[in-house]
Amino acid sequence: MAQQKRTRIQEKNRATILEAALEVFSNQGFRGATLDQIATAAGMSKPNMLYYFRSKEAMHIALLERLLDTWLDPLRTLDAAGDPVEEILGYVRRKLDMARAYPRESRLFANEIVQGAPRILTEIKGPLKALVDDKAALIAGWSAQGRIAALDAHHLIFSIWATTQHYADFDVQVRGILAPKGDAHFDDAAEFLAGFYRRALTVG
Amino acid sequence: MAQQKRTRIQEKNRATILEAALEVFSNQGFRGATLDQIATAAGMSKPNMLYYFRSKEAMHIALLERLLDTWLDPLRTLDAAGDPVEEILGYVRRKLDMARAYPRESRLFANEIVQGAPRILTEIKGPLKALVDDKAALIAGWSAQGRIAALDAHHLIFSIWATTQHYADFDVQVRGILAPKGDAHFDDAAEFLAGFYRRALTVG
Amino acid sequence: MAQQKRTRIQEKNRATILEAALEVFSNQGFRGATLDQIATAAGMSKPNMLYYFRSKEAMHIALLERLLDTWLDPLRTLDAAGDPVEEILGYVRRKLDMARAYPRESRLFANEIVQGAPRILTEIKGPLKALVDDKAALIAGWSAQGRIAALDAHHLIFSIWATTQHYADFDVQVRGILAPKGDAHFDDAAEFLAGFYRRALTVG
Amino acid sequence: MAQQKRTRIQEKNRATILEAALEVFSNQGFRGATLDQIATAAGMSKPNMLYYFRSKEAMHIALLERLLDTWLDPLRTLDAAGDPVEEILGYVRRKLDMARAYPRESRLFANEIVQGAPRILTEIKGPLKALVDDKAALIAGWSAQGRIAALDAHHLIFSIWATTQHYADFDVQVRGILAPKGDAHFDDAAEFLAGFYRRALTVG
DNA sequence: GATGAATGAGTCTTCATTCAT
DNA sequence: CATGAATGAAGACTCATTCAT
Repeated sequence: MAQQKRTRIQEKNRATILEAALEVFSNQGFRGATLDQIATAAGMSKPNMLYYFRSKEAMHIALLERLLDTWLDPLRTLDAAGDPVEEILGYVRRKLDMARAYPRESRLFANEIVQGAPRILTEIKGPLKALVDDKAALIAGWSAQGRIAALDAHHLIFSIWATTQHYADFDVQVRGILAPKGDAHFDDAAEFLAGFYRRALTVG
Repeated sequence: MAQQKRTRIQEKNRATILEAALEVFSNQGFRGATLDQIATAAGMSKPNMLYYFRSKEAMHIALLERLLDTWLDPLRTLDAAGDPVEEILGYVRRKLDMARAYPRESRLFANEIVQGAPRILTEIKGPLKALVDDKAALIAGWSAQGRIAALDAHHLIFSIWATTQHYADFDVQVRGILAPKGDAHFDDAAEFLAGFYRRALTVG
Repeated sequence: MAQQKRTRIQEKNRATILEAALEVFSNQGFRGATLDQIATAAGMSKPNMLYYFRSKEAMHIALLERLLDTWLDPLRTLDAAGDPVEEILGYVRRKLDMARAYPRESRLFANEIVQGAPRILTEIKGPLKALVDDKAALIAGWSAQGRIAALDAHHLIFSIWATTQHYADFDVQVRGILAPKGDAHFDDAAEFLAGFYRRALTVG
Repeated sequence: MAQQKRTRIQEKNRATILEAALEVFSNQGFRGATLDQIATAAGMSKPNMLYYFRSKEAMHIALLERLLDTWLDPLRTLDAAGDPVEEILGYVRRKLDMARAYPRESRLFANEIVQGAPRILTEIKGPLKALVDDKAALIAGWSAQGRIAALDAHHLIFSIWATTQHYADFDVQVRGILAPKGDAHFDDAAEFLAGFYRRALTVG
């Protein structure tokens, strides 16, 4: 992976393009997005954009690579030394915060997975699975020790992903139903999830 | 909107087309799908297909309309007269069964919502919201009566949608992480969700 | 090689396109030719043209396949039972006649070979080599029997190809040098080559 | 055309570029070649390359001009004072030697002529024709004097060009047919052509 | 009802060339 | 001299839709 040296202009332009691409890809999906839209959003000519990324797909891949790196950070910080319930609740909160702060990234990811993950299946089956298996083992240990309720650790993680990312991925639906409330629903969601997971995890 | 009478052959062909369109749209998204793919999947010529549906969008809309009708059935059956916890657990189960039986429908819906629901926002803000508000009121009542834990009914419903549809929408990710298990993960999920929601709902 | 059945219109349009493509490819080479030029020459819209041939390359390949089939006919008719010198002179004449009648085909072929034959190297190393080896063996036999001069049969065949196709491939040069003569130079060439090969072949 | 004085570094860079351009043009043709390929081959940036040659076409023209100058040298040395047959055989050999030593130049020329010689038609009709006419007159004189066989001198020259350049221009075809022989075929060709032309020229 | 044929409007990508430093 | 950055113009190919039968 010999990374070429890049000038400051290059770094800036690449960042501008990725920002624009994220905006468009996350809303339209890969096929729905056009280079014209991205170029306009980036304030750049199409050929110049392709000077920085050789193809539409190259942009998409760059986005996904950058994403996976940071997307899993909340899970990585799950600490074996902490209190089990608080650790998991903390993970839920961090994950929800990310959904709130980076909804476009979440939708980019969702778009990709829903359509079969053609570009990141390898990453999923490799590093992602490894990390999940690792943390699931930790949670399963807590469960076996009776420090949290008896449950399937993998499916617990899935549930956390599902319930938190839902607020980013299905945003329009959530807003449509909760209207005319504003962004406050994220705080309500945080409160709901906190109580919800606390009860579900705590040993009766 | 004068609904034309349709012959049996017409009904059959429309059904064949919608089946093919569902297959393609759910995998590729609206923009990613091509009429060629759908026509091939339907074993029909493109112009003939367009004789039954005037445009690509008409197919999509037909699919979404049909979908919303049935997609909410599990929620409708939530019974005010039943036992609150069992009613909600039953809803979770029925929703998961639907995700298992109709993953393409779920993904079609997910694709549409993730991309801003351009074609069904009206439905969401109208009939869907009405039904959800209605059932949320029922659940909120149970909660206020202390028959289930204190929680936000709307967000409870969101969580049920999220955790169950996740197994359809994020199927490849779930399989990638749980590999090499087969379809058994749906049973595991059912068990997990049952215990999970029971604990989360039951009043301490 | 399941050949699809084609309607009369298809056959006609395919022929029209190939005729136009031959004209353009033989003059500009593969890379130099544009679909616009070919479409214009064929009196057809570009997309409609691509309805008949999926790509620019498909046209080129179709031309080359058709070409190789007929291009070697003159060599095939070399008859073991005939008089050696007359047989070879007959071959020279037929080859020159082809260069005169089908200069575009000759140039198409020349363009391809000069640029490394990326699309027909397989054909050259296979069927073409087989035929040449076969006929070279026949000629070598005549040579060994003293019925024609002692010479290398393969190189004799090369010389015949070179001297005859030269009048098609290097046409502009030939005309530029012989100007202001008209097409008469083909007759002069025929006479020259006849005498030339007769002397070169006849056993002193 | 005021010829600018050039520094040593300029001369060297121009030479490097032309060498790279020759490599690329001779393999891909003018349209098929890209400045990127040439710049890469020359180990130089594209704009810097264009500093030395204002355009792609300028490189091509420079190559062709340089080429024509040397390409005809073998013909120029045809000596009226020598023995006719030996003079012509010597010319054949020198021409074949050039095809062997400079195949890229030969293919560059072939590419240009096959495609109608748009850039050097003038040269062909001018200096080239003049030289050929001159030498053809010499050969015609020998022929008229009975010192070589009766033949058309212009077409004799064409035949020599054709048979010798064939080994450069149609190299892949020759190798494909003679495989798996190596470069030895050039020696075989030399021997064949020597015997061939000697018999064809010698007066019975 | 059904289909072969046709096309206008894109859509990604390439490329020779110019600009700015 | 040298190069990173930028682009207008073109080019191959796609696709939803329409036409004609």
